[in-house]
Amino acid sequence: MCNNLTVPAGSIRARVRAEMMSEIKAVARGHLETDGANLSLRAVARDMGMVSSALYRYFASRDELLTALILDAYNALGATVEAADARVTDRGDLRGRWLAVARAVRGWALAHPAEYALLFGSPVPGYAAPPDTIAAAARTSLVLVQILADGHAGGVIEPTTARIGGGERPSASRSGPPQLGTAVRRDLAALIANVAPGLPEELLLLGMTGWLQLFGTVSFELFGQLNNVIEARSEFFDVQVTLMCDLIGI
Amino acid sequence: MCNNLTVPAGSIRARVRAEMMSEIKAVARGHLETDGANLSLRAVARDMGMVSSALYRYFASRDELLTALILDAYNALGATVEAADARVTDRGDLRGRWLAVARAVRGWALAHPAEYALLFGSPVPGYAAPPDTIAAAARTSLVLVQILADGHAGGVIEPTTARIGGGERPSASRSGPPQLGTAVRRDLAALIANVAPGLPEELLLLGMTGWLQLFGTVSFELFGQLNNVIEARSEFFDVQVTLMCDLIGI
DNA sequence: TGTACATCAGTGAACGCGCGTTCACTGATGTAC
DNA sequence: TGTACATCAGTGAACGCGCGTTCACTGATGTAC
Repeated sequence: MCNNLTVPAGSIRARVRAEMMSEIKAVARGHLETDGANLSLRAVARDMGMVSSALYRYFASRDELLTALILDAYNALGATVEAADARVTDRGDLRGRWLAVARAVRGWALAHPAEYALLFGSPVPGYAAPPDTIAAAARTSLVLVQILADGHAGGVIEPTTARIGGGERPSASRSGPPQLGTAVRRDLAALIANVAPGLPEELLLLGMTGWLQLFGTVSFELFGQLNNVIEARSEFFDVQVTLMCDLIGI
Repeated sequence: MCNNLTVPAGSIRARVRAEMMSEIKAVARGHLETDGANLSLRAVARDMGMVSSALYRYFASRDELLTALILDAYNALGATVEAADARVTDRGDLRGRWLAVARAVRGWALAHPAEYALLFGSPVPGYAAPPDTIAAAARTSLVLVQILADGHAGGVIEPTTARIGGGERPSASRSGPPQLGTAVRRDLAALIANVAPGLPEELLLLGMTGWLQLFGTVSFELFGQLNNVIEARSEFFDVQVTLMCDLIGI
């Protein structure tokens, strides 16, 4: 870590230093768009009119710069999503909030495709994200969970096992509500305890379905899986998200 | 294209040539696991005990080799999925078939993570997949659609707009069933015509939800988004897929 | 307030390595008469 | 069946370029007395 050598916090040098790091990251973000995760330190240095070794004053290695970019990206997405949710004044309008959040995710992804790919695309070979990123990565998911938690607290949504796996239709392998194994129940219990105490297991599972579908849709659009399949991307996205709200029951 | 110079088909030379191309691709697949999409022709050549320029007898460029790998991967996944579906003897067991297909997708992805990332991960910078890959890419989706089409033909599933967007719960922004825009309806109509004539629009949309959730789940697992969230991956996957079957109504 | 000193930012050269692609070439293998 | 010829597979050198990282260094900026 080169972030703070022995520069006194708040000093002029510290401010200049912070601005430099921001500029380096901004230039690096630009290169992400063209080069993907094969970020070249030398190219960044060239664009800044510096010699490549000068970057080592600010980042100890290429991986450290990558980590900073990932952290920033998670936080940028998280902040965008949080703001979109907060902008819905009727807090009881769960569907409106879910839709706003989903659109915010897609909007940010379309505006920053390379950063989205860095977060949600193929892992960078030989790179392992440090644990620092966990909290930042969770921000978006937390907003989604909070919508469900608010609905549950307000008594608006109450998924019953009857609603899921109900037996109105014949199906050979159907045998009542899904049986949850103990291992996955432990995972869910830990999540609930950390994130939304009191949230019913079934509701969390349903929310995760929406979470998986949301990012699955955005990733498929950005990564080209919708080519030659769906052209009306915005409309399709809204339809899918709305449909998911129906399925969740909000 | 170097695939067929003027070598007579069926000749010994042609057979040796085909085996060589297979071996090159096999070695390249091995390198994908470590290097990701930054596939190095020279490294492949080294592993084969050849000089790098010799590879140009078989593939005109690095991109052409990548394309061959992508095509093979789509077909391998497609064949795996088709076989898994075919193995379900009770063709009316839609849920069993969907589950088998979903598990086949996940199983193949876990067994070939780098190839999965090549297909469904971040786009390779500067590489555009040629139209040859479209048909191969569609194989897996076709199997999923066929399950729904079979269910529809048998009268087992009939999604009504009443089931989706039903008004049993109060929600401020709910206003009846989702209104489909004309653009997305054109996309859906084209898909239905090409793939499953007679399939209701709503059912296709619901199937696509399952398709997006399925690949969203597999991608999140493989790309590390489930780290520190869900440890019981297999159980969680089955629960999610089963839940989706409930939501689709199979 | 002025001076001596420590700390910083940035330079330039170098190390050691990688890559895709082209090109003239040598033998070996197959084909046609 | 044997020979002349065309076609192939693979070689080795080269072109021109890229990369991350280290290291001794020069000035400039800030700090402490």
